[in-house]
This record gives sequence, structure tokens and C-alpha cells, in this order.
Amino acid sequence: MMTMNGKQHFSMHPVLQEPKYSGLHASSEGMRRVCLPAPQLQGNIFGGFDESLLARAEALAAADIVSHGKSHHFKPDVTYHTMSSVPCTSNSSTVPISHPSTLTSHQHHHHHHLNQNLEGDLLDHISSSLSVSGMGAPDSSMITTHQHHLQTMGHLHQAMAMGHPHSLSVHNGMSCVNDVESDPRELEAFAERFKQRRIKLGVTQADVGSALANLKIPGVGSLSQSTICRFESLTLSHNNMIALKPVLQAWLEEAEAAYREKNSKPDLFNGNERKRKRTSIAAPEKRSLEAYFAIQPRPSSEKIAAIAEKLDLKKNVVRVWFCNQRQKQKRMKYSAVH
DNA sequence: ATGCATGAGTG
DNA sequence: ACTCATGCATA
Repeated sequence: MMTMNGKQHFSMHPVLQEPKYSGLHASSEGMRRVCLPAPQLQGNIFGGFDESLLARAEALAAADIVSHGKSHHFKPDVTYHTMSSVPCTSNSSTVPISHPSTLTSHQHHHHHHLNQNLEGDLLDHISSSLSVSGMGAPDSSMITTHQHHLQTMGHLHQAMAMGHPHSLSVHNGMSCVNDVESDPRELEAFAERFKQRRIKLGVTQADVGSALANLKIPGVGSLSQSTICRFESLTLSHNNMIALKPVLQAWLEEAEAAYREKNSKPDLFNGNERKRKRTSIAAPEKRSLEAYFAIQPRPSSEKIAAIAEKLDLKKNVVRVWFCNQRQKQKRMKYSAVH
């Protein structure tokens, strides 16, 4: 009674009107700003000579392509969506791009100039195979409930904001005032525990996500498999982790209680609409983007446009890529903050 | 498990 | 136009 997916709304988000989490959101952001070393005011530093920097990044990227390209595999792949003229090489990379702020040294110069014969080589190496490793996960039941996260967060943020009395701690230098410290230790432990028990209950991440709505916790709706997965793997922002913990904990408790009394109540919904296609940035382009990012994680609109043009990608795709990249840096797991 | 995307909230 | 939380689609 699961294994059914399909839903989607995406092109039509009804106006979500609800108390939201404005104030809380704002405050959390505020705290973050207080705690973080003002990351956004270095843009002008490069303002003057970004030209050369970009060129350099490009050179680096090119070198990278050369050095890696030959020994690596390139899977030709489809480029869907709005993508227009991207080489058919798909990302065969699962590069854990998590070299946080310590980038500084991506300047290794691969003395590989040339390019012409290179092209041929690359093309040669473009072996096919659209490895459709799509294994049918035993789960995949997700419901669509747009309008939940906001409420959810409202509640969650509140919980977080007032949470534990034992907060506060001075990390290396920056004293985050009343940072609601649910110490990362606790969180990690909980995430692990959660996963274990969840599995023991024979429930999938997707199930948990949708079951959340059944908890009827004010302001808490369902969540996707993605989010549950990220929670378990600690790949969410610290705040997000803290916000989600209480809810998942509540679910876990109830689920185990229900389990004891031999009762399961999986719920599923259905719906069917148009699928959306995911843009796929080819490996070469991705390397270039990474090179740029190492130099300037926050390119101006103009630079983004320039980069987009050089890589032959849509500006918006590039912009979103940078946004997502920045977000990655802030994720929990191995990020700083702790 | 993760890449690219959306949208609310914010400035 | 950015940050953040989140999600669909996909590997």
C-alpha cells in the first residue's frame, strides 16, 4: 500500500495563506548573521579584476577537463528542460562538492594547455550508456501538500527559538548569543536513533513524511522523502535540523506506540499531473562553475550572466546553481558552526 | 541519496 | 535578487 507516487502541483501553488513563520524565520536569520562572519561583503574585492579571475577560473576549469576528462568517463546524457545547447555529456559526477570556505587552494595549475585535439579525445571518450539504474525503491509514496511547510516551520521555529534552556556556548571566537544549542551531538545521535527505529518499524522515509500530517500537530504537515532523508543524513542546515527534530520525535513515539498495539495506519493519496524535467548540467560545465565558485561564491548578476554565456547555460540555471552551492556550504554534517 | 528548482520572506 | 526550507525527478 505504498509504492505509488505521482502527484505534483508545481505549476500552481495556491496562495498559501497562513501564519507562516515570519517572525521566527527572521529571528533565526538574524541569529545566523550574528554568528556568521559577515560573508557578504567581499564582492567588491574582486570587483575590479574579476575579469582575469574569471578567465583564470576558466583556465582552471579547462585544465581540469583535460586532466580529468581523459581518465574519466563521460556519459552522454539527455539534457532536458530549458537547456538548449549543452554538450551531451551529463554529470557523471557525484562529486561531494564540499570544500567549504577553505577553498583558497584550488589553484593548482595543470599545465595542460592545448584544447584542440582534446576535443576529439573527449568526444572519443564519450562512451554511451544511460545507466538507468533506476531501481524501484520499495517506497515512493509521497503526497502533495503544498502549504504545509510554512506552517510547519512556524511551529518548528518557535519550538526551536524557545527550546532548550541550556543553550549558549562560545564557539571558537564568535559568541553566538542565545544560540539555541541543541548540541550537534544530541542531534546527530537522534538522527541516527531515528533512522534505526524507523527502519525497525519497517517504515520508509516517504512514509514518515506523509505520516507526519497524521500527527495533526498544529502547523505541521507532511514532508517529502527528501527531507526525511536529509534529516537522517544530517544534510540540512543546523536550524532546520533543530526545527524538525521535535516533530520527527513525536512521530517516532507515536509510531512505536501504534506498532506495539499492532496498529498501522499508512495513508496515501494520489494525484496525477505533469512531470517536470530536471536540468542536468554537464560535467565540464560543472567543473567550470566550481572553479568560479571557489574564487567568487557570490558573483554579481553581471558575472553570472557572463558565466552563463561562456558555459552556454541559462543565466537562471547558473544563478540557481550558485544559490544551491552556497546552501550546501551551510549544511550541517561537516560544515563548521560546530 | 542528491541535483536543480520553487516560493515565501526579506531588504 | 538573496536566503532558507523543501520538493520533484533522477541516479
